[in-house]
Amino acid sequence: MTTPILTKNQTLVFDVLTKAEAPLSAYTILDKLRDHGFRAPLQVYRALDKLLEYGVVHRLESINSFVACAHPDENCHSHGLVAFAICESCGQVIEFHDHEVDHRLMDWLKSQKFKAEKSTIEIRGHCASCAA
Amino acid sequence: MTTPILTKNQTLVFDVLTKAEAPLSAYTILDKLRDHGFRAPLQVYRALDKLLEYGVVHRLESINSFVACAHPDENCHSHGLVAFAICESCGQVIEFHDHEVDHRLMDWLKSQKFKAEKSTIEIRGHCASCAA
DNA sequence: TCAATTGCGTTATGCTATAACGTGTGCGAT
DNA sequence: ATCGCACACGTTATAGCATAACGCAATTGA
Ligand SMILES: [Zn+2]
Ligand SMILES: [Zn+2]
Ligand SMILES: [Zn+2]
Ligand SMILES: [Zn+2]
Repeated sequence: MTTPILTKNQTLVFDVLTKAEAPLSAYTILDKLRDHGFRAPLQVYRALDKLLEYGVVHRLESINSFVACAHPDENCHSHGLVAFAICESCGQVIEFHDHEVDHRLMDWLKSQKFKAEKSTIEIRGHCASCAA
Repeated sequence: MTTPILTKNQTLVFDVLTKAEAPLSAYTILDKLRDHGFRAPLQVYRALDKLLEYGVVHRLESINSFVACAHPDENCHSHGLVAFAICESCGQVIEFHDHEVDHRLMDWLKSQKFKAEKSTIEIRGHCASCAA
């Protein structure tokens, strides 16, 4: 899927996420955009829904936050799982893909006749800089 | 770690989860326990915190719900990741462990000098019975 | 021009989780 | 024995995350 032109609100939200150095919650995004006319959570959530649909933003389920995709060009997401390492100290997120993990998980799911649709792989811990 | 004797509230919450056929949210558990004297969310959350600590209950981050451990005897959780396949139609959860996935992920994290502490692997989709 | 679609703004509401306070009980150390 | 401590518990209030429902405006395409 090729990403359509973003609307004004989508662009604002996407820019905030792109400039952020850590994942942001929807309400944090809202606060950062009040000067640009944002008044209500729905304005953020509606933009996020589209950005998620286009695959340019990821949702981190374990911390209720959102992050810009680190690999927007490789359209890796269409044929593989995405995994995240999240530093609980500095917030930094490393996004990565591993086909071997994919295949292993998919094989297992197939053996259970389970039809996978969405996946969440998130590891929380401490990054190299923050580890004691 | 061996599981201590459960307190009254912990037992009530654990029993509800054990009898449930699908993951339950904390507030759903609260409703099911009102007849037993539960009045406030904290009573549920405090019991859940302990049950999670003892490893007899798992939290499903992607659906904000809790489920009893499917393998309470094999103390597999101490040395390996846990993964879940969650049916979005009937709610059934399949809990599984795969050392190859573990090792692959851990190797990658190690190569990044990332110190893993907690992991979330959840696949949503449709189980064999519910797939069209 | 008309209908359908999509984005947008607003208000209200619902769901999820924790803070902060106080009570009571069991149990080991003095 | 009683003091101190840890822990479970109960309650009220609050914080944080997400969506329902309404109406309007701009766009598109027949
Ligand atoms: Zn990505
Ligand atoms: Zn860090
Ligand atoms: Zn388990
Ligand atoms: Zn099912």
